[in-house]
Amino acid sequence: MEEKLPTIDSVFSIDCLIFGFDAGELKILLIERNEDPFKGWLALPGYFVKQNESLDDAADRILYELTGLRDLQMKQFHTFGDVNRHPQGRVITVGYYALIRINGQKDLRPVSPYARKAIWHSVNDLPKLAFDHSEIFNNGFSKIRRRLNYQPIAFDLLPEKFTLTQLQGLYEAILNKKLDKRNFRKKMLSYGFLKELVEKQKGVSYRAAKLYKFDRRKYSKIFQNEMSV
Amino acid sequence: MEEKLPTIDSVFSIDCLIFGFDAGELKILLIERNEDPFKGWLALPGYFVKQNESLDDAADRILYELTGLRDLQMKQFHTFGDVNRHPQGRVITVGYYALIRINGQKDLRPVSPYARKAIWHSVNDLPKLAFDHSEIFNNGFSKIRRRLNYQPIAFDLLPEKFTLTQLQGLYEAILNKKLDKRNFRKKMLSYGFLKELVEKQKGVSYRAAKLYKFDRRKYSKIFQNEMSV
DNA sequence: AATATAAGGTGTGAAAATTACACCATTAAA
DNA sequence: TTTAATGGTGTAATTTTCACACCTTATATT
Repeated sequence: MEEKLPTIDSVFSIDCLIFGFDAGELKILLIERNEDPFKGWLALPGYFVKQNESLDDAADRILYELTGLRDLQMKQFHTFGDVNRHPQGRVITVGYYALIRINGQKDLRPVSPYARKAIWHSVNDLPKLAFDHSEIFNNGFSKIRRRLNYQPIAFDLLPEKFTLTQLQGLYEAILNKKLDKRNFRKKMLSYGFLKELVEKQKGVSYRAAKLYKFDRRKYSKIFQNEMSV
Repeated sequence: MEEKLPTIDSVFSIDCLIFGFDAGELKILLIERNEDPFKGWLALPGYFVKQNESLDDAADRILYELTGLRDLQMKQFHTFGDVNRHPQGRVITVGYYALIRINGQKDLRPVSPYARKAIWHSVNDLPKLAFDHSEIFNNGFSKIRRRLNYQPIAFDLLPEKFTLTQLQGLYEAILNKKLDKRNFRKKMLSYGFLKELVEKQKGVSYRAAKLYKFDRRKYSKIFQNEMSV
């Protein structure tokens, strides 16, 4: 455990909290580290920011290099700066998050050698992560949970066309509690930003449900009005 | 304008957004810079983080050195990392905020020579600030405005004992809109965390108002319950 | 003493939002 | 045809929000 590691001067890094939703479960994107420190451990995708790139650009690049995912429109949620949070020296890290559709992003292929592989892991039985990444996860997850109440972030996790039951299952997974079906539907539809499609669910062995789309244009109108009050 | 300044390697800094409330106006704490770049400009109190101090510790130290204020319990709100935000090199800055009582903190005395003086300035007619500090201000102010709706941050700005009219004036100053007196009082009192005092306002030339205290213990109870749902 | 000034303090009814709650309908598979 | 699984729907009670106006009290002024 007391190996000699090179020390580094003060630098900053990015760590990414990428949420996905699959089979009724909320998942988080992790990498298996391929270099010391914490070689072999699971960690959030994260790495150092380069001298001449903005934080936002760095977040995109780093996530791509470690997982193969691109263009996610991540947002910052907190910056972690304890003196000893990194064993090699002073590293301040900025936490970024995004919520995405897992399907269609199936091929997780680290481009850089720093990650051996990238995997989706349920948020419910996370092992201890490298560095202070468990703490970073908890901090980000609780912020997203709160944000769910006033921003339509859930739709980013679902396929473009989804049923109300899927949407409800997602809310329940994030909030970790049961919701009432009738009240949930009434409320969601009352917002007016869901577009009901003619199309129905296929391939299920029970009555097929209506499909809906999130209508970003309608949402913007509603949201803008709210903002200007 | 094209003076030669020393360049610096990548470092991080803290900038502080300190709000106060006085004479019915919301104010922000600014310093007049005493060194290049932006010598003579108004700026948020901010400086570089040392190698061996946490971000939170750095925020406390820096604010003290530049303004003489201490022990404010600031909280982080955003990190700014554009490549060219600082003319001397790559500087990532973490924004911290606090809301405080102006009275009793009257003596603003910069300890470090980097600030010529520190002043309270109304948030309403801010001049252009040094660096990207205007942007940092806007970002932080809008977050605090939103936070006002679900956290009792306003009480930190008032004297320990205050009247409901003062409290309402503060909400109106932060939200920048008029509120209905009866509804405001009803709602505030319904929360149950205001303690009505026997004492009344003094030295006013009209009917003296009842004084209230914010009861942090009662608030914690209520807040904890909400959290655990 | 009377009056003016300035803010303190209070209640009600309408509308909207939230909550609790149970059963029949539809589809595909067995 | 039966079973299993989910889809889909309404109402009444409660709580919250919102709009709205007048009398009271303390001091300063004449």
